Amino acid sequence: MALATKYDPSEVEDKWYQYWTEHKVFASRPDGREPYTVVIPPPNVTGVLHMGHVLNETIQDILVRRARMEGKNACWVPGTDHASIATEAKVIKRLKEQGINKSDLTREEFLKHAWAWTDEHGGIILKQLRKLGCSCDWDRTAFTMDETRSAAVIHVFVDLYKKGLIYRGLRMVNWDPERQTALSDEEVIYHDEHSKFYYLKYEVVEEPGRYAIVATTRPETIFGDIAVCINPKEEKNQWLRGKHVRIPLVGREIPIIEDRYVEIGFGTGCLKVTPAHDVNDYALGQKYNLKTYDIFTPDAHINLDTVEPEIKRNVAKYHGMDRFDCRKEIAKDLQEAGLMDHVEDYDNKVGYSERTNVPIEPRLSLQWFIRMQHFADIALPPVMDDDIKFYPVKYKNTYRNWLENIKDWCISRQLWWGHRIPAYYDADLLAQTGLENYPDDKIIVSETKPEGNYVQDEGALDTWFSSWLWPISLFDGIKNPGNDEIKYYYPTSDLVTGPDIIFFWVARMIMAGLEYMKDVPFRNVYFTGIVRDKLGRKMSKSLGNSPDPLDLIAQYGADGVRMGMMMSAPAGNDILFDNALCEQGRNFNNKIWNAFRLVQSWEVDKNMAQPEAARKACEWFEAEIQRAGFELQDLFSKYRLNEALMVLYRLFWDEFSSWYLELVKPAYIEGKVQPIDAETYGKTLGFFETLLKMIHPFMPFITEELWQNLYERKDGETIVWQTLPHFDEPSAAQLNLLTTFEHVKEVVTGIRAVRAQKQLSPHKALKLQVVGEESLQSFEAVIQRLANISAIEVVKEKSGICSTFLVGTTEYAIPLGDEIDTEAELKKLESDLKYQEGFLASVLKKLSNERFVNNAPAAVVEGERKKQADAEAKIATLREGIAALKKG
RNA sequence: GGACGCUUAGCUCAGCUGGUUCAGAGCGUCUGCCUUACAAGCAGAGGGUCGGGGGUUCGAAUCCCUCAGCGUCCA
Repeated sequence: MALATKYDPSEVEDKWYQYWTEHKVFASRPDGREPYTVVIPPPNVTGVLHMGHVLNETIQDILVRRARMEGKNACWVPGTDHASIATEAKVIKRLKEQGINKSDLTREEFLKHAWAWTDEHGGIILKQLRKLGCSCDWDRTAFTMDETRSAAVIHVFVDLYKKGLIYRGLRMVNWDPERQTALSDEEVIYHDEHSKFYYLKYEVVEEPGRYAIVATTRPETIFGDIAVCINPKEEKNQWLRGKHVRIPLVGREIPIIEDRYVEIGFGTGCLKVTPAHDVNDYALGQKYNLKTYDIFTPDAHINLDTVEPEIKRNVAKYHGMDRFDCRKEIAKDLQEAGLMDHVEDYDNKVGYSERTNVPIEPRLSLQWFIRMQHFADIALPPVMDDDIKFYPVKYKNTYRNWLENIKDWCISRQLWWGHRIPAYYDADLLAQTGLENYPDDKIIVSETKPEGNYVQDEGALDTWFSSWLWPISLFDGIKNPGNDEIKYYYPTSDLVTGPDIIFFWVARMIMAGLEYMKDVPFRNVYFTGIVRDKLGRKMSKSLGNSPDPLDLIAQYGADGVRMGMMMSAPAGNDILFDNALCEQGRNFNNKIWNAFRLVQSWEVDKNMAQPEAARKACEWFEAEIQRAGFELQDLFSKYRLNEALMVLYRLFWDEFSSWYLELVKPAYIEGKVQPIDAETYGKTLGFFETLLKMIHPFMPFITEELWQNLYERKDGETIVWQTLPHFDEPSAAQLNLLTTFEHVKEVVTGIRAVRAQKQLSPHKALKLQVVGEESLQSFEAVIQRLANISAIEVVKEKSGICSTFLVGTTEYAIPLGDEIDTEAELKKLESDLKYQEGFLASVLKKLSNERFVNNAPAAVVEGERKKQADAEAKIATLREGIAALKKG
């Protein structure tokens, strides 16, 4: 068949993915083989494929395909995550577009809309993964809110509650005023911000006309002030001890309290205390038993219904104002009332909601928490002891640091989309006490709704509370412990994820694994870097610097994109993505394609004897594959996938295409391609097949296409199921052969360089003289074939005017007669000589140093002596050459 | 403020326990080639003294100290 000179992935990739799907080649069932399990970090149902996914999923696919080809029972389980906050936001937005407010709907009505949205969008990203070539067992596709996963979540909540590891409590939490829900500490992102320090004047009640100056970044919270705190050791504020001050504008009289917490020398030393709106103030409030005024609504507008009626009258104009509008207004009013001492610029950190990107409001609220100390205790040792290995290893530190400073995990969210908390309250009792005062011992926590008049807790669970069970719940190991699947697939092998979710997810999976399976959830964690653009900027929608992966795939093919992504992606390092990398991937595909075109064009002559050059080539390339295969095993064991890819790139391009194929390629004589002998042809197909198998995990599509065409294949056969041979370390004889061949290449390169310098056509056959002894005798055929040399002769002295070069200490000469440019040749030799003399001098300097000779290991000294001898030999040769040229 | 990491060719990165597999790779650059597998290609070439300074050592990109710059995580 005539094949196009350019490889077109679009014709190939969809065809083979469909074939794989039809034949269910990625399906896995427990059997007698060694399992290799990977669970996908479930992408959000709201998500569409972005470059981060491409990186992450490509790495997983490479690992999974490689394991499968090593004969393991590879199982990659796909799925998605319900992403409570993000999904709820999307659904609310869509409803709004339809003119519906969430508040107009019942919980049940809202959930119907949410499921509809999920059914519509939830599968998009999984379809896109197929485009990338991901070899997931699609029959296992799971969702964090499907039946099995939900049952596991509810079961675990009940179980932990019964173990006393889950409790309900009124705490200062991170409140997202946009979505109006609590968040965990991990969902808050801190940004540096240029803000202002406002210096407010609090008049001292006992000394009218004198003021305590209080510095704050949040003047809008003065309605909730309940005290001003000074450090008892701070001299300048001694005069305030035991006195009272009046909150400016507000008028409430509040006491001066004293606590060492206030940092001496920072600001004015007077700290306003607003226990309902600041974590540290809350602690002070607890310590001194202070009253709290919660002056914000859930959406962070000023609410003065909670303060004293007479105070409210004073400041009624602020009621209902947005927190930031109020800040401006208060600042202005203070200024006008002469109660603002001054304002300074100030840089501080402000917490933002990870999901909605609005500033977090610390808020006192009743939530459910997990006692984390227990989990930290069980989850630390396996990582420290390397039962779980992190790549790169530096994340062990990060992990330890977090676990050693663990705080309780707020798991309840004021959302509807998610797993509803299985806590039930007696309706009558609840009506009497209200939620906050409802007695804990009357709460029923149960997997099923209790009989009678009970109402269920309104909250939903943090999405990560379901994700942390993922490696277990995917195999139904929570509700159905000890089943065949969980016994076979757990613990999983490798987890591939970003370091940004090391706490959110990785650490918590380890906790859940140890709690429920008494074993770690995975053996290795590969942390990817962040995909940035080539200028090092994070890819973001607002910058518009993130290419759409599907466009890239259309342009370069999935194989090309995968390779582009993997070219520069050492574990944990950020990757600076550039389309040029995909282009390189595409070019590599094209190279493989054309090598195939060459090989399949050959005609075999069964009676033809194998030429010597081809015989040598086969012997050498076999060793070359062995070396690369062995190296690959080592690199995979260290998760150095980009280096593994580079090994393959060079193996195929440089060694196989540029050297091997050029060597065995039949000659072209008088307008006709000559046939190839059967021996060489068979070997070449075998090499090609091995190379395809080695490359397959990185570039699944083209390798399948060519593997299918290399030999006759039956329907249902696939490269996916082929096993890679295990490569032993190359033998001494092979290493020796490889080294020798490198010398051969140097000779060939030397001859080609002479051609290039002298502008000699590659078609013009040249003679080669070896001066002195020939150490590459058995490779003469190879050299002749590759460098178009008509004859090689070993001579005592080279004849006449030659162009010469050195390989090792052997001099090679190409007699050129009058074609030589003596001047240029002299110049080259003289510069070589200068270099060698300098080198020799440095070696001699070392050797004349007694301390070196006495202290360095014998082998090193011996090495230096060898260098000396070699350099001297080369210098002698060069000098002769120069003399000969000058004479001629 | 605390912890960790990074700084090697124009770019992206390898260089483990200090000594020719120690200065490497890929890309890019330059020169010549449309040589019937491939111009998405072939052949050849140039390019860094390893962030600055100091120290240990016979010997340092590699170990130690220090300064500078960058980055990440935590407060």
